[in-house]
Amino acid sequence: MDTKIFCLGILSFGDATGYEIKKQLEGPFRHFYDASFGSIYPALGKLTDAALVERTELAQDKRPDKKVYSITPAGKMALMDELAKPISGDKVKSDFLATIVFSELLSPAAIDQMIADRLAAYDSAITELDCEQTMTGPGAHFVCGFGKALYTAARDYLENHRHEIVGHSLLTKSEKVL
Amino acid sequence: MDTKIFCLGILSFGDATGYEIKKQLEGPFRHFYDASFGSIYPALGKLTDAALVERTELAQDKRPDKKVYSITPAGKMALMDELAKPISGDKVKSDFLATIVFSELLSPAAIDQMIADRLAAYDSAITELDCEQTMTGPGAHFVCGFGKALYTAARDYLENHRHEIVGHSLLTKSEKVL
DNA sequence: GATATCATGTAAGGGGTTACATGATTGT
DNA sequence: ACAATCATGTAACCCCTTACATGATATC
Repeated sequence: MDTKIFCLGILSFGDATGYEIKKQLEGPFRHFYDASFGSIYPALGKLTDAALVERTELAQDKRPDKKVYSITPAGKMALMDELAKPISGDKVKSDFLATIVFSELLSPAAIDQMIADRLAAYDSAITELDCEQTMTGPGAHFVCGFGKALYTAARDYLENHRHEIVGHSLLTKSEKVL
Repeated sequence: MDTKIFCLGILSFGDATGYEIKKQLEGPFRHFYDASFGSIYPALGKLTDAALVERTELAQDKRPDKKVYSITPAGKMALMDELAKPISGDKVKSDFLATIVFSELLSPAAIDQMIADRLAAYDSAITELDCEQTMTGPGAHFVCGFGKALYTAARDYLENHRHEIVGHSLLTKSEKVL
């Protein structure tokens, strides 16, 4: 699922500008999907060319024109077709876990710091996902709960198993590795 | 962390060929990091150019020459520098969660199928991560346990909350959406 | 006879990010 | 004064994936 489809999905909930779509991606959604202006605006352009969305320009006082996008019937069909396809597995890229695999090369202090940072990050993610907010639809509610459950599990695991990675630094055995 | 650093990390455990590095990525690691030959071989080329790894060519009978890479002291330093940097947050791209957000556009049958597929995927991931295998070092052991904990939490959440997303399909209310 | 394993690599193309360019308004 | 919010867009670049190209050996 690329930015085009994601925009189509957001627009299926109601009309929005590119700027507003980006804002939606800054809420809880950003934990499992992200996109920058550099991909959103071109995506909306292509969707317009393909007549999957329609653009209405609203002139504004002392601001650039607002371009409000609406999904077209053809766009809704394209979205439904896409959603019906078999779903590809999640793509995760975790520099944190990679760093842990190679953590023998880190000082115990650096490892402790990394773990502390992570625990704090999990806590703030959990707080952020506590969303009885203006979340669009039951799907969004489920997704927030899902995210919270995962971050909580991650937090717990890290707290209960941190001892496995601290105390294995090769740097404790000899100051100089090289 | 890109493929170059990841290769450097793998090579810090011992010499390996590009082919062997790829194989490591097919085990439990692939749940949080992935790379194809199309990125591994060029990465090894650049690392060699930068003298961060050394290449030894081994002629083989009736097989292409094997190219065994070893990390150099400079490579080890580059790796350590990289690992010491503040770690960027995980990047997750979940088509599954995105689909759930937009699941009102799916038929109840399609939603059920999606959930069943997911539960099966979680189960096989959990089995796969059950690794007292030849995992390199304590870090890898931690990471496997971490992955297992997350997939288990995901599985449990999905099973306990699936009712929240089934039964909201707009398609149950009217056959034709358009 | 087909598929998997071993083993390397390249080229085209895809999809994205970052940084830049512009500019008024509102809040600290 | 300075930063943030609103609002759009482009261009350069990055990194990766997919598919291709090659080819022997072993297994089903």
